[in-house]
Parts: sequence; C-alpha cells; structure tokens
Amino acid sequence: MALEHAILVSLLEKPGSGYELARRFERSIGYFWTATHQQIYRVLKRMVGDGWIDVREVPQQGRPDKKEYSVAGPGREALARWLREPVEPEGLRHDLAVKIRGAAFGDPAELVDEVERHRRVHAERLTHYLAGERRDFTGPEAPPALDAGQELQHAVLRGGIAYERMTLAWLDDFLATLRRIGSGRR
Amino acid sequence: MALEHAILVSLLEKPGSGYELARRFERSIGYFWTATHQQIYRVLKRMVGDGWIDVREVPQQGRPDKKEYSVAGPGREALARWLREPVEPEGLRHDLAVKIRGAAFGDPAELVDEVERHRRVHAERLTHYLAGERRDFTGPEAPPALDAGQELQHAVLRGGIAYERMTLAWLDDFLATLRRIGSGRR
DNA sequence: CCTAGCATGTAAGCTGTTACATGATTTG
DNA sequence: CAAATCATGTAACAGCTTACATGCTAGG
Repeated sequence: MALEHAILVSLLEKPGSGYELARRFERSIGYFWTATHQQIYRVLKRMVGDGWIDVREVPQQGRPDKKEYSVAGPGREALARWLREPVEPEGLRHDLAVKIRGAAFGDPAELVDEVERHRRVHAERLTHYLAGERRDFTGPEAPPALDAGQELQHAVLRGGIAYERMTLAWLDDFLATLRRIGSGRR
Repeated sequence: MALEHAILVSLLEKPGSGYELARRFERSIGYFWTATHQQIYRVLKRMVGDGWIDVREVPQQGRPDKKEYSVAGPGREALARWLREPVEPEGLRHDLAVKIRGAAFGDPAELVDEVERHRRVHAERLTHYLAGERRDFTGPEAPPALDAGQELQHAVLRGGIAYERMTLAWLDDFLATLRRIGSGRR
C-alpha cells in the first residue's frame, strides 16, 4: 500500500541501502510506519524492476559491500501521484482496548501489570521523541532556521509526541478504572 | 492475531451471528479493532472447529435463518490465557504522516484539502463517540449504576474520545504548518 | 572467543482486502 | 420497481510476520 511511498520519501530525504532503510524504519519515519528488513528488500527489488529507484554498488572497507538506492524520475512521479490521491483516515488498532473489555470476564486486577508495562514503554517513547525534538529542532544544537522539509518533519514529530502524551493519560485512566472496580467478577 | 479474542469478547458480551458480529465491528468494539464479514466468517469456522465456540441454528420469520454463536468452555479458557499473555504496545500507522514528510518534495499546498478532509472525518467520529457516551454512560437515559463491564467499556470509549481530540489538534497543527511554509519547493 | 553490528536474502504461513456470488424481505 | 438490509459464504491476491540462512568485521 504505502510502504513503497514511505521508502520513496526516506530515499529522497537521503539515499541508502536496504539495511539503512530498515534502521530508519526503527526510528524516524518508523514512528508512523513500521517495516522489517524482509519486507523492505522485497519491495526494493520490485521498485528497481519498476524503474522507481536506481541501485549503485558501493564497495566498503571493513564492512560488506552495500547497494545504495536512490529515487529515479518515475519514482518521483509515483510519489507525486500518491500525494494527490486521497488516503483513508485510519483508526486505532489496540489489543489493549480489547483486553480491557475482556477483563470484565476474567480478573481485572490481573491486567494492572500489563497496563503498567505499556505505560513504561510509552513513557520511554515520549522521552525518546522529546530528546529527538531537542536535538533536531528546538535545542541549542539544532539549525537556527529550518527549511520546509525540516518544518514538516517537526510537525510530524509533534504528532508523535501528542500521541504518546495522550496514550499515557489514557493508560492512567485505565489503571484508575481497574483499581476502582477492584477484582470483582461479574 | 487478536481477531479471535476480539470475537470472544464480543460474543461474551452478547451471543450473535456472523452478520451481527460484522455490524459490531463497524462500531463499539470496531473502534479499536476492525474486521470485515469475510474475515469473521473464516475465523468463526475455525473457532467452531477448535471448540472455542458453539453454533445454534436459529430459524427466523421474514428473515433468513441465522447461526447464533456463543462462547464455549475452551474459548473462555483461551481468552483467559490471552489476557495473561503480554501483547506488544502498538505504535501509530499513519499514511498521512508519510504524506506530510513527502510534501517537502512536492507542493505542500496540495495537501491542504486532504488534511482538511481527514479533519472532517475525525470531527465526525468524535461527535459520534460523544453521542454514544451520553447514550450509554453519562446521559439521562444511561443506567444509574454501572457494573464492572460497563465501567471498562466506558474507559475504552474515553480512550477513543481522547484519541480523536488529539488527532484533531494534530491536524490543525499540520494545517498551520503547511500554510506557514506556503507553496515553497525545496 | 563471543557478541554485536553490518549486509543481504529465501520460504512458509498467516492475515487482510477485493471481488464475486446468492437469495429473501422490507422500505420508499 | 428499485434500493437497502439481512444473511452466508468462496476465491484470488496482496501484504505482513516468523523462521531460516549466510558471512564478514570490530570491540570487549
């Protein structure tokens, strides 16, 4: 669906190998779109076949050689087309919400640890995003003036920060609710 | 992964047919987990085979007969097991965030309509959730005292409301950013 | 010496989407 | 009379996940 397009955006921001793309999908662009190396290699192959991207073998010392991919004309056009196409507004997909509703048929108290674990993960992500924001956009090390691309990246990151803050508040609400109803069974 | 479990929760809340489940996945539990009727029928068949649920043919007048599914012992146990298993905290998956970053390589102004369209959809969802909250939990028609299951459903719905509010603020931020950088190209 | 990181892939299986297919009844 | 709703399914395909597979170098 959009993995191709996410790869195009990432390669326009900076050309790189399949491995490097996989790393980027663990952070940066990966905050909003995840992909594993297996998916990425498969899609890269197809995109080269379609003429969307070019490959260049880059010999390296001390490391295995790599293939550096960069966006070709047809790839740029494909991205521009996709930007003009409407995409579906996406909803949430939360295992945890299903679990919370399921808790009514088990022991709600047993879910407390799980919710607290999620809370820790989201708190860490928030810290990580805030550090990235300071590093790249708001801190003393950040460039004094941002170009359009950086402004947009910052806006996307602010969205991630807002999401994590909202999620933390939501999980606190869950914990309060779980504790209020105690370990009662219905 | 969790479609089986979402179905178990829904059938515990109230037994019903595949068709009825498909309707519920368009609202209620579907706010956090979507599924189409094709997926649901396929999974129901498997769950009957595994002994997780029972089927009962219900003849109807004026309507086609239906198969009513209800949770069997092994299904209850499977749900209890899943509730004890940790699940991965999920991240976002937003086409729109990818598009926003891609806008730096096209005309950012072209995205304004798309973001506004998403804004309208999310505003509608928020209105819809708030109406549901009044109807089932906070309004004059709502039950005066809620049981544990209803408290948990309400907590989940509050999460949906918080998510839509956050998304609206985020989309407004996007629009302000797109307008600030104008239609400049880099 | 062992672990982590760099680098690339294949194969099998499961999940999800889209399209096709049928047929009755109710509502406008 | 047409469209919407109720009700159940099949088939083909696309996408994603998990496991397997290899091999080299740098650092502790």
